[in-house]
Amino acid sequence: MSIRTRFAPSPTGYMHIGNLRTALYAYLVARKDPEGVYILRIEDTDQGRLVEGATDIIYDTLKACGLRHDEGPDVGGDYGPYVQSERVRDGLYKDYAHKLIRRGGAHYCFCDEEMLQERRQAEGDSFKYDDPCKLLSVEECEKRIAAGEKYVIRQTIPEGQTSFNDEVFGTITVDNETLDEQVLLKSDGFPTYNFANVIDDHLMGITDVVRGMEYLSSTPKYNLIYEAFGWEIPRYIHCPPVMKDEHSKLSKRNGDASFQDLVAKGYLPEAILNYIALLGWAPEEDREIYTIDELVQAFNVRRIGKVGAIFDPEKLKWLNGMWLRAMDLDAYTALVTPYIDQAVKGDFDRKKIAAIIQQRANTLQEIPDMLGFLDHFEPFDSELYFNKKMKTNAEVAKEILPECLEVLKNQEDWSQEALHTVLLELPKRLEKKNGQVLFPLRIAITGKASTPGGAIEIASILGKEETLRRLETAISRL
RNA sequence: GGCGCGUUGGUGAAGCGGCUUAACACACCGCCCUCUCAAGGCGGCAUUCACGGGUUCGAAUCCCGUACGCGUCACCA
Repeated sequence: MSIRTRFAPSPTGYMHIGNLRTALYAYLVARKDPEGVYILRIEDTDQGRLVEGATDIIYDTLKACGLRHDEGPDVGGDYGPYVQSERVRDGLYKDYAHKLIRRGGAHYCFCDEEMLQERRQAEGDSFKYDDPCKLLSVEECEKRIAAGEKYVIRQTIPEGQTSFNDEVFGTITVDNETLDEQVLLKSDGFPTYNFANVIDDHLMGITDVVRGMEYLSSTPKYNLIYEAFGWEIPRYIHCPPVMKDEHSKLSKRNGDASFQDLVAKGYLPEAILNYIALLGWAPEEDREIYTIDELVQAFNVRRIGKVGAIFDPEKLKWLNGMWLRAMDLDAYTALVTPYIDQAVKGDFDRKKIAAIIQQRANTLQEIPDMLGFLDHFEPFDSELYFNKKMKTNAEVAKEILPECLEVLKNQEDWSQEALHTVLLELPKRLEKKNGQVLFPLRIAITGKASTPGGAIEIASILGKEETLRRLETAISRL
């Protein structure tokens, strides 16, 4: 039987990093099987928490990440509908809840919600509801329902122990006494998450349930439902959370970056995905850079850790830089041109600019700050010419710069290669070190202590006219 | 509080009883390369695996306890 996994988010806002990682792992598990199927299901049974546009964010994010789903609300499939609220409308959960009652896995409950709240409050953390309604006969319950009484359907927990295997955590056993007789069908006729999730996973043929480890404690209850229906229990892969620090996980409430925030800050989706894959999972080989297809090959649920991993923005930055640097120059140029344009209005060759920043920028956002000197050439302190290692200072500059000007004036070919040739002859002729010529020249035409790229690269970008203008200006100020 | 799960450097982590005087990567610190800044190269950075017992000729690796952390105990998902 081929593997079927699902990503089942609630459309409640932004796509969070932890969520996205769960989506990724579920995708990888499915794709590992050539016949595997990856499903998107929207869990919107909590009508109160729905957020406008949230579903689109989910689609957009999955698309941007290359996590293509085979079945889902937007692409269809044989197991639809893929939106829970539509399934509610079909009466599906209600039918199954009643079926479960007949199979002894659930019972009607007429207890007052407020009374329960009060008791919970009064008895504190140790409160566990022993529902008297489960003693009621089905006939009596149906009579009361027919008379218009409000009811919910609660799970009936049998005596004994429940044990299950998790691919990450191993075998887990609990006493059924510790399990709560949770509500399955609310009085408004909607299923609770716990119920809808189980029904849908089964009906959609999910073989491998990939989800956060916050569900680990409720899994025995889910399994009891599977068993009551006589259904096959899926394989479980519970993933530890992605943490902000050692105490709390990444969340919007903490103001932590969402996927779209990171993209806006200039991170590549590929790099983000690559990074989060490594949070809580370690490949067998000693390697860090993976495309999504390579992750599919390398992935193995047995190497998922049991401990929450702290999200390290620094390492993401580094990884993003690696991805950026590995890009083809034309593609990179197309990608960064909008960022270059933010800082540079002048008519300089974008591709040449892209080439010098590609080796230096780790995020796209930092690009504009690196390029201010291209449009702006301001008077600067001649102290800038001083560099101990280069053995240069204003005096050296005074001697060297006119020589540079002379050479450059007569230079027609302004390509980097040509400039390189001609400018490296100069120190040889003057019996200087390369740095004693090129360092002052770079300072003279940029006015900055540090720049992305050296004198030759920058002169080539500035062009002959602008380079000579700046050089003459700099000489006159010495 | 009950139950469940976990604990290897600042961070991600490898490790599955001897090959470990604990890989690798980020960060950090040096040096090299170099026209600055990056990138790249080289080297340094846990005598120690939360703590305490035990098992064993031998333990980060197995067992028990303690501490700490996280999760869960909703008509939320």
